[in-house]
Parts: sequence; C-alpha cells; structure tokens
Amino acid sequence: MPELPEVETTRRHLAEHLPGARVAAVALLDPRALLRPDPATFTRRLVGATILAVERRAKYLIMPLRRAEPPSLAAPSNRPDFVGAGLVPARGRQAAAPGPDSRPEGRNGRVHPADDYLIVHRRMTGNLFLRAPGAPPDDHTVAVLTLDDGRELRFCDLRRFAKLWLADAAEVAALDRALGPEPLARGFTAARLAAALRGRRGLLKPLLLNQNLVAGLGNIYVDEALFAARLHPTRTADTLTDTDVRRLHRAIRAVLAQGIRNEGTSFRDYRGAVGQPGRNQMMVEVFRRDGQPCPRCRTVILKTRVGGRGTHYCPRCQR
DNA sequence: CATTACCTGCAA
DNA sequence: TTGCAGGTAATG
Repeated sequence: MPELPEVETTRRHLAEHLPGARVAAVALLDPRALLRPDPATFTRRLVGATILAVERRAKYLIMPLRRAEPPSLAAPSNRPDFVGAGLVPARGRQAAAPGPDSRPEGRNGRVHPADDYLIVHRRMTGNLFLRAPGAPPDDHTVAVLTLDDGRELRFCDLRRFAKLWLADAAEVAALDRALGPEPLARGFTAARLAAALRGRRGLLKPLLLNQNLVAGLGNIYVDEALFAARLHPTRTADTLTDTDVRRLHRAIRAVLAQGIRNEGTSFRDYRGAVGQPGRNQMMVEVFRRDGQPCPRCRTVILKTRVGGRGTHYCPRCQR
C-alpha cells in the first residue's frame, strides 16, 4: 500500500496539474469506496467545484475545494472573499520557504481554507491516476472525477479497502489532531520521538506502525527504518537508550526521504499519478529480502511475524 | 495487547 | 487450496 513517500509522490504530481481544475462530472462505480456523504449529496457538492490545492497529511491526500457558485442571482454569499483570501498566502508560503520540509503538509492544524475537502485514503492497493481525455480505462476503477477540460482523476483500487469522502474544515482539523507528527517536518525532532515513545512498553514495530505516535510509516518503511537504526523489531520501547532514539529518529527520516527521492516503492500495486512505478524497491535493504545476505554483515535476513505483520530484519545487526 | 474483518488476486 | 499482501477500525 502507499505509505508516506508514495502518497507524497502522488501529491506532488497532482499538485502540479490539478489546482484550478473544475469538476464536471462524478462517476461512483463502486459505492463502497465512498465513506460519506451519500452518493447523491457527494455528487451534487462536487460537480462544479474547483480543486484549490492538493495536500497531504500522513497517508491522507486532502484536496480543498471551492464549491460551485450558486446559479441564482439572489442570495449573495454570506462569506465574501473567503476563498480568495486563502489562496494568496499559499503562493507567498512557497516563495518564502523553499526547503523540503516547508510544504504545508508538515504544519499540523494549517489547512487551506475551503468550502469542502475531498479526502482520499488508499489503504492497501488504492491508486490515483490523472489521465488525459480519452485515455484507455484503468483496471479496478472505483470512482472517476471528470474535469472540465476532459481529463479524468481516477480512483482505482484492486482490494477495495480504499476510501474517499468529503469533509469540512472541522473534520480536517480533528484528523490532523488525531495523527502523530509528520516525520519529515522540521518540528519532528529526536526529542519529539522520545516523547512519543515515553511510557510505552510495547514492541517497537507495532508502535511505529501506530499513526497516533508518528504518522506516515507503514510496513515497508518501518522494517527499513529499524534496520537502518540497527534496532530489533521486537525491542521494547522502554529499553531504548537516548542514542537508540536518536538513531531511530535519523533512520525514519532517512528512509522516508529516500523513498520520496525514488518516487515510492512498487513491489506490486503502487503506481504514481501517471501510472509509473517507483524505484525504491531497488534500494530496500531488508524488506522482502529474507533469505538474502544482509547488506551490512552478510548474515541471512529473516522474516517473522510481529504484531500480525510480516517483518524482515537482520538477526545480527539489529538488537 | 492480539485477533478479526474488510476485499481481491496471486504465489506457494 | 491455502496463505499472504504496502492499512486501519472494530472487536475480545
């Protein structure tokens, strides 16, 4: 499934090509993909809406929308210039802050002001494709937003766990509060990681998969981060020294940043917004490399089950 | 805390 | 045929 680097790779592509586009039509091919509201309301609110931006929080893609102008001449808006005021700082923010961690997704609580938010979570096998007018169909398509220029934003999902829904600003804020820190944001320090782990006695691997502690890691990048930090997946959080936490902090950021640089990890189903696979599967050190030698010490990599998830590690390097 | 459910497809 | 797959919410 897409983890933080895969969602971010998709976000970057969509953010280049979607803002300003208007939704001309909505096709919900599998209603199970829609969490809320009901299909009729969902369609009514989306048709005519303008996509203002494409943002990310953890593994969630968030598209702020400006609703269609009501066709009536009467009833002037009760919040004039609300959206226009929100768009200006977005440009200023980019110009002022070129660093990789300065994008808005790292700022808890800061969301683009808008009427509605289209939220997508891809779970295990969901993909978002932006296709040219008349492009051949994609397998497992569950929903399509046709844009006013004929392009299609397609939501495809083999296993049909993925969800999309419309939210308001309060719900986006609640989601943001419920999630742990963005691991690539400047504010995510070793001290912050230590604070998240403090008082916890669980196994390292399930803790790192818990999105409430640190948001965005999944099975691939947890295994890779634990290898890079030389920590055993069943180490218990309360046994970590300060040095261990600092190594883990560095490792988390390094494996995620590498994943983004390589445009994601595609073992099977992940594809980017134009259908392209990532390259990071060539770079992984332990994930699905059981039976092969550890790149650091040549000991054979093992695969076990930890917290119900397949877990890959080097029994010699990781303690 | 661990297990189950949600789904479909593929490899063992 | 069984078990497993990059996630998460809902159960004991």
